[in-house]
Amino acid sequence: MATPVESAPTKQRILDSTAAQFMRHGYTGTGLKQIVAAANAPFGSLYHHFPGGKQALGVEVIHRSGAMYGDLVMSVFDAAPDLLTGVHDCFEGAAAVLVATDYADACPIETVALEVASSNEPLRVATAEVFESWIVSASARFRAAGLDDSTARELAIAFISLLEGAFILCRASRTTEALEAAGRTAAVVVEAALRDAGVS
Amino acid sequence: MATPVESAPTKQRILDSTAAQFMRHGYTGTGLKQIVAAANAPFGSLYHHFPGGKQALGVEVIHRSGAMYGDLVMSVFDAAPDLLTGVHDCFEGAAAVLVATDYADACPIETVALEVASSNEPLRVATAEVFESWIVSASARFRAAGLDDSTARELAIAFISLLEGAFILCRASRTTEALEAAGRTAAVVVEAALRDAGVS
DNA sequence: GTCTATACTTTGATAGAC
DNA sequence: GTCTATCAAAGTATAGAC
Repeated sequence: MATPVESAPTKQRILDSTAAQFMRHGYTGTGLKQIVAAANAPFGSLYHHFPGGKQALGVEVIHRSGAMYGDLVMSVFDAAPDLLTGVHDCFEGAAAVLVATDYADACPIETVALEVASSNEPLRVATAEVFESWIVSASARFRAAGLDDSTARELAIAFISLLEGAFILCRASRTTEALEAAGRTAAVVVEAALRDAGVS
Repeated sequence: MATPVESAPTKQRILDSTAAQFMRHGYTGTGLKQIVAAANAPFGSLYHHFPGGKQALGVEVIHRSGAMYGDLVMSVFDAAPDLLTGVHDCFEGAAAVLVATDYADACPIETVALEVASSNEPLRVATAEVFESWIVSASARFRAAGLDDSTARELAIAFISLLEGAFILCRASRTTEALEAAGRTAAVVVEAALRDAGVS
């Protein structure tokens, strides 16, 4: 995902390169020239595959990266023996990736989401769609554990908020303290909800 | 804070203008020409007051905005009758500001923090210092309520993470749902901690 | 579809008159 | 301290040969 594969088609290399740079430098901080350079693609190919220019490329990358990251998180839940362990593993896994990438790879769309929220409506909508899809996916996990719809959705939002917020603190401080604290907090909240619902 | 006062000194108008634009468009998305234009200041004045250029201006704005926002949050705690109400009021007040500013004014440094985390070390350090000062301030409130040091710090980090993460979801979706969910979650966690400590 | 060259705009930054 | 003019570089986007 971070390193474009040499043999992949040009369009895919451009998408991968853009996704990697958005995560590190954001939307306005990533130049089209840097994108094609890292993708080993000629400049003209970018506008051939994305006639809509930087904005169209951005929308596609947000949807793509968002879907991939959502799948990644859901696979962590799948691999865990129970919900509580799954929640814990998400934060622990995120911290491990952060350390392994020198605090560069956190959420693939949060930086872009904040940058475009008040200045680029198509991109803002794209990030909103991704976040909503994550909320829906996570809610399904909480419902499957026996929680009612509104509790499940509220927990899903709290789970994602804790993860995204901790990412900011961790990348700024270059420590994993926030993800550890947020992970324990998420576990406490989920455990309390399960207890209240009588399914624990 | 958002609208530079006409009568304020030039340097202060530049700082206010920069703070307002950083919140909406981020660091790379804010041009120096836009800053002086919104500040009603000539271009040369910027480099007269900030010989270090955009980066030096950015560092000063981060520290200034960070201190002001930290004070604002602490004043909400001061005005509340108890800790739990204070926590609740922070999320409710943040949601009100978000709606009043058309989902533009959330945290003054989170967008910049993510943008510069992997590309501009002096700015990254500035954002880290601000976040740490907030953690220390919030921890003091939790300790004052009777919690031990490590619990207080963990709750402070969770509190800030929930707030920052919810800001992202709210600005992207243009709804206050996430701040409401995160606020209720924060209250649940703090209440549980107080109960566990036997001070509730 | 691939690739090069270039147009046009905006960026951060500087020089120097007042 | 204020203000204007200008620089070199980087930004997005386009034209057109191959």
